[in-house]
Amino acid sequence: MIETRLLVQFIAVAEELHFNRAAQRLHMAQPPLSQAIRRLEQEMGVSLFERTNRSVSLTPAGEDFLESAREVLRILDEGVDKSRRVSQGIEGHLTLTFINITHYGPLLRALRNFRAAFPAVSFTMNEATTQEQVDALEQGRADLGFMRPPGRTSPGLRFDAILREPVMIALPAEHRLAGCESIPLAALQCDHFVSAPRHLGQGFHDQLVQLCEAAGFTPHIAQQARQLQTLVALVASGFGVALLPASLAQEARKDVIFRPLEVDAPAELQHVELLMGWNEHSPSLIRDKLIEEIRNAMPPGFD
Amino acid sequence: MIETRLLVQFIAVAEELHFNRAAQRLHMAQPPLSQAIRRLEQEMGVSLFERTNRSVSLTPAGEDFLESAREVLRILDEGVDKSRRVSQGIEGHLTLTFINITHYGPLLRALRNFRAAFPAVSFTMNEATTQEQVDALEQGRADLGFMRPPGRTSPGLRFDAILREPVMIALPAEHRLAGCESIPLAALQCDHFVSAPRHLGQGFHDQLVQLCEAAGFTPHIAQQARQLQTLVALVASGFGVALLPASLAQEARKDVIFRPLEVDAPAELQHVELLMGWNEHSPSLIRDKLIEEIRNAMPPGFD
DNA sequence: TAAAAATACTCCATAGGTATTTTAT
DNA sequence: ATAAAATACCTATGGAGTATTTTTA
Repeated sequence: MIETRLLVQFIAVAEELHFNRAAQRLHMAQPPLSQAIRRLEQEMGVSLFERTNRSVSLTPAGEDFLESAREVLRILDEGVDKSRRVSQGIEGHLTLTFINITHYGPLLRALRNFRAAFPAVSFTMNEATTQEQVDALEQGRADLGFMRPPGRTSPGLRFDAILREPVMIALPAEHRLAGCESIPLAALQCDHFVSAPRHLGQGFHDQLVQLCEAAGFTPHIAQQARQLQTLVALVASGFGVALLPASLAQEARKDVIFRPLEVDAPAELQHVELLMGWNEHSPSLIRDKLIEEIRNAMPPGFD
Repeated sequence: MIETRLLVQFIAVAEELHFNRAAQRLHMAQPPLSQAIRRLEQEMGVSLFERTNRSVSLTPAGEDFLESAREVLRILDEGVDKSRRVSQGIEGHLTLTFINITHYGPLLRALRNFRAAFPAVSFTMNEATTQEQVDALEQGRADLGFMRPPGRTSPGLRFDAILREPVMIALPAEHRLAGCESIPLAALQCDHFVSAPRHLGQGFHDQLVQLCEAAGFTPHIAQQARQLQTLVALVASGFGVALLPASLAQEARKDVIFRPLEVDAPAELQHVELLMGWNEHSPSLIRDKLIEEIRNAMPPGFD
């Protein structure tokens, strides 16, 4: 393999066309420079210079290699500089993953601020389930994920709550209790429920079961669906009722109504959180800066 | 300056994410590899790997530099390969210069053949006077030039005649001798002549003077012009008569007629040559191959 | 306790220096 | 005779090896 030192020496001789001057420029003596160029030519198997004892000139192959050598050093320099900027958090790339939650203002505001502050940082955004995000963070395929509380996690993953919203009851518009301001959960003990499948590990299923048990009954799960939006659609179609995060009420549709929940259960069971998660074993300065930006954008009471 | 050896070592560790395996792959021991990576990190001022004693992973800056390192080695390899091909005459570039002579078949044929045989060789073609071409060849700005016999030349330049054409007399259509099949030069001793300026060194001027002296008179130069086409125009406008290469008669215009010359002078004085010239101090395999191709395309009698 | 990287030291290969010769102008 | 590159030989830096220690999972 040709060392960069040889390239620097070659460029000096090619530019000076004079071994003595080139050696001066390189702060070295002429004989070792002659030897170095000879080594280079031998290793390449190419005659780079046409030498008489009175003058030095580049062969066409040397002329050609001069461009390559300059290019190599240029790319190396730029690569080192860029790597430095990345290590300083000035430049870089972040892969973010999201569950399908689109309307959360403080998060979007934080992202906008971050882009303004770090214009040289690029983003990849992927939608994914909570469990997919946990896997991606573990395997280093993602830098920061926005998800529901994960069932199983792994050491090294860190989470911060960035949104806490109440669980509400979603009813078909024609439901017998649709007229009530708020609904005692016990009143639904004979209703069918729709829910997320347990193996998706979003915790929603468990939370539903625990809330119903606090209300004194075991829910009858009529149908499961992976996407929360799909659950809303199932409620609309009359498959049953559902317990869902309040934010889904914002996508107002006339055939589904959301009502507050009345149940004697711990506050944390009656709320659902949006978390941001990352892998502290994958150090990333810019990711940490983005986390900081998001924390600053949060309403008071989140930390 | 970061040596390529360090890049190779860095890439090995980055790919294996394991100092021992990387060292095996590099056929070296683990401790010097650890030291080398540490040196690299120090020189760059960047932490490239996140090490625990149990695992190694790339930092974002390391991830980024991995791409640069691969790119550097790739360009270096390609550069060496390309330079080898250039030295073997498979690939390359030729800068050709021409005087304004467009209608010479064998030359164009040779160029076509050459392009077919060496498709990886690119060309730059520049029109230039004979003297400009001589300068360009001396300074290495051109590889091969097609020109008239130069006045002053320089050591290292080599020339080969590729075309020999008779000198003819160009007369305005209304000239008193326009009716003659051929014209004794002595008959023009009272006419005005137009000619190329002597300092352009194309030898034309000297040739004109010598021919006239062979015919027993000294020509009266009425007007000089740099371009032979301009001389034809001057003849057409009645500024005088001219001695010109026969090939100019091909650009037939009705207001100028060309007539053979009758004079008792050596044959070489009565002909003008097209030469190809090159600098033998600038070695170029592909140029030599093109010269060979052109010689092969010449009609018999040129060598 | 075991696996893996870091540390400490030793050694030698080779890049570079000095003195000299060769060569072409 | 001189300028410039090549050759010969020497020196010493630093890259690589071996033995050992440290660390943490």
